[in-house]
Amino acid sequence: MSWTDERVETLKKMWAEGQSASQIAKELGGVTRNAVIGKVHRLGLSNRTAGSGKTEEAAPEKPEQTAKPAPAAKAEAPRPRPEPAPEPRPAAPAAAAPSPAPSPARKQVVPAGQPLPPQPSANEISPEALAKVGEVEKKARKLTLMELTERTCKWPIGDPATEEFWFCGLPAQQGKPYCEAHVGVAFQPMSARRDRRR
DNA sequence: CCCTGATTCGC
DNA sequence: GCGAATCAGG
Repeated sequence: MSWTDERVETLKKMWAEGQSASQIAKELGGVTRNAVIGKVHRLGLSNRTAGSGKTEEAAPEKPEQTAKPAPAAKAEAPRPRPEPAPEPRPAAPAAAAPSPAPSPARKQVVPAGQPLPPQPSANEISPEALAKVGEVEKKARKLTLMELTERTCKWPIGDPATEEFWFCGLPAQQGKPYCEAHVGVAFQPMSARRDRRR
């Protein structure tokens, strides 16, 4: 892969948006985050005011403007960085937070039993897989939404409306959002579903 | 351990 | 110019 104008543009755009080098690399494909960072530097658009940088000198920026009163500044973008650029998408089957309940007399904290994500009720899933899940969920790391990463299982466990809710959090399978056990019940090959009535 | 960006340096 | 290896911080 090479840095075509298009790819460079995507790079610039994403970098400006505060995306991390690794995210940009994944988006572009065919390059590593190192490549992205290297390019970013070569392009001269380095420092952003975000995330985890490293040794950050308190901006030793102090160009002596002795001989240059700086003419009328033009369209040169001063590299605005107001927002910390929040995560584009936490990527998680997060249970939508119910509204603050308008009615005070609402006893029912949960709108109506329904959000309960996947939880394929012992249905068309292979018994073995279900058994596995049952065991695994006892070992769940019980992560909160914010603690999830791309390598943690995002399978929701429990009722989102109660404190009894967390995410599996075990090591997720490469490229999958869930751990092995949950992948087992989440991704049923259509072929397997077919004549599962066996 | 996971992640982040920064730098170096052979190609 | 490129980017893997390495470094350094969170």
